[in-house]
Amino acid sequence: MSERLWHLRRCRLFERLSAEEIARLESRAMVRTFARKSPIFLPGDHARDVLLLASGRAQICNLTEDGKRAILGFIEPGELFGELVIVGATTRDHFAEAAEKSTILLLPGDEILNLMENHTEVSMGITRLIGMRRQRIERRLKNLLFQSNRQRLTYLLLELVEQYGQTTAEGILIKIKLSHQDLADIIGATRETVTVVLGEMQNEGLVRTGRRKIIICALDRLAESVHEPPPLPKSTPRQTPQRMPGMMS
Amino acid sequence: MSERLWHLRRCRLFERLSAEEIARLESRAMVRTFARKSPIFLPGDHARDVLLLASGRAQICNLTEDGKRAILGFIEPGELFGELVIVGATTRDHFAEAAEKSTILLLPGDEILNLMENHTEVSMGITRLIGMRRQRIERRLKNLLFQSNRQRLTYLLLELVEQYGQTTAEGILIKIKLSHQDLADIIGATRETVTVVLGEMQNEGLVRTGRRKIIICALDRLAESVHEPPPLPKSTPRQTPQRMPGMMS
DNA sequence: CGGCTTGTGTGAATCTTTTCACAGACGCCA
DNA sequence: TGGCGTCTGTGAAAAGATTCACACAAGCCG
Repeated sequence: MSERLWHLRRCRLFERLSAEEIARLESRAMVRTFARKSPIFLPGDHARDVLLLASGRAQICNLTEDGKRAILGFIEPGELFGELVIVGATTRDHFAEAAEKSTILLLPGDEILNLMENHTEVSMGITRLIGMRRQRIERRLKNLLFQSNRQRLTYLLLELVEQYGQTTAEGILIKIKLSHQDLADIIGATRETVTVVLGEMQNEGLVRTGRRKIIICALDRLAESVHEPPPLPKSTPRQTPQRMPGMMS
Repeated sequence: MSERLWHLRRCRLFERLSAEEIARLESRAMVRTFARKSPIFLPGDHARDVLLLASGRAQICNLTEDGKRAILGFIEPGELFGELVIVGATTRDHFAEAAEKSTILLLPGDEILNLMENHTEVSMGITRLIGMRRQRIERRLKNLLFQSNRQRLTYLLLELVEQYGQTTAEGILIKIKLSHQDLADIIGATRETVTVVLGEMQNEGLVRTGRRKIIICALDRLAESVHEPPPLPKSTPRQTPQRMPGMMS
């Protein structure tokens, strides 16, 4: 079985396609691999394909005129991105880069559109994807407006717990390596500020940090400090009752 | 003809429904009117309906714990909002309020879902709606991260020109009444800061301002100052040719 | 018309954040 | 194992925003 087909089959969105439909999609798909830190697409690029991350990790960023980088989100294996071509975006808004060595499937947008016309569940899946990401980005926006850097960082940590948190003996480990610079790029602050705020939090016993490592020791107190109910680590129990083995480990 | 039906017919999204489909939708729709400044829904409310603004204007806001208000966007007549129930949101994230006396149609989410299953164009229309709003919010996020208040305000003005700009003898008039406080609530700044920045811009001949009125005098220079190409005023040509008399003198 | 509410203009004091300039520490890999 | 690039920690000075406290102007409505 071709590599392309294998990756397509792993994507829940396409699981109910007929054999010939998936064959057709496969025949029009392309696989590409990207080294760590290499660009996947650039703002202004002509956009025709929807991308499916097969392995690795990708980041969606924005580059400001003066060379700063704002991280808008991460893409994990099995996730689609660049999906806004479906709603008519003909050019990329963002900068996508491989955070690690990644392999990616390029799926022609028109093909996806076809599938959407014939398969309600594909259509709804895509819509839901776009909608969920919108919710996430709206939440982020609200957590940045009017908030101090300390608060922003707190919200970010809570969000990371939800997405990447893993409960361990020492507390909740955030299973994604992020430097202070990365954190700063997400909340729109400077690296130094992140360093001192994390330091404060550490002194207060809220977190423990190491080189590109964060452990939340007191989730409840952290959440309280911004009047939020503490998120469930490793939550977002995907609404599907049965779980695909091996997806999103 | 019932008021409900009349409003539904005006909405492009539904124009290709059959007579009985639209009758059915109508029979399950409700009309409500809201006074200026009254809440349409609150964060945490149980969400079941998609809303269609028939007339007036609505704002989507976020209230912070300490009582501040962040404006996420405006809804104009003919636009749907609260549409995220379609992707499974069972509770409202935001606070929606009538910026002016408004009348609104409540459309049950399950009904819309039904239509989406049977009508590709409804499905795609909704998806596109959600996607366009996501693009807008992402653009906003990037224009806020790392930017000074002056830059944020500049981006906001450019955005307003695009959405509400009308070319006049004196320059480009922004056809929506916003106080300095409103502007501040959009960019996440204080009222005073907005006042002084607008004052500076006025001194530099970029804009002229009056009470809840803004005219852009030098769009090109304004756009240059943040390295953006100037937007076309009065773009997104509203598909409704007829306008209610007496609105927004 | 007079009184009231809402919106705008301004300045001084204060707080937060950035900027800049280093120092040391950790890890990877040759 | 040593070396070097990436990360993290820190402090002083400067820039940028907020806060607070008013003054005044413009519309609205009785």
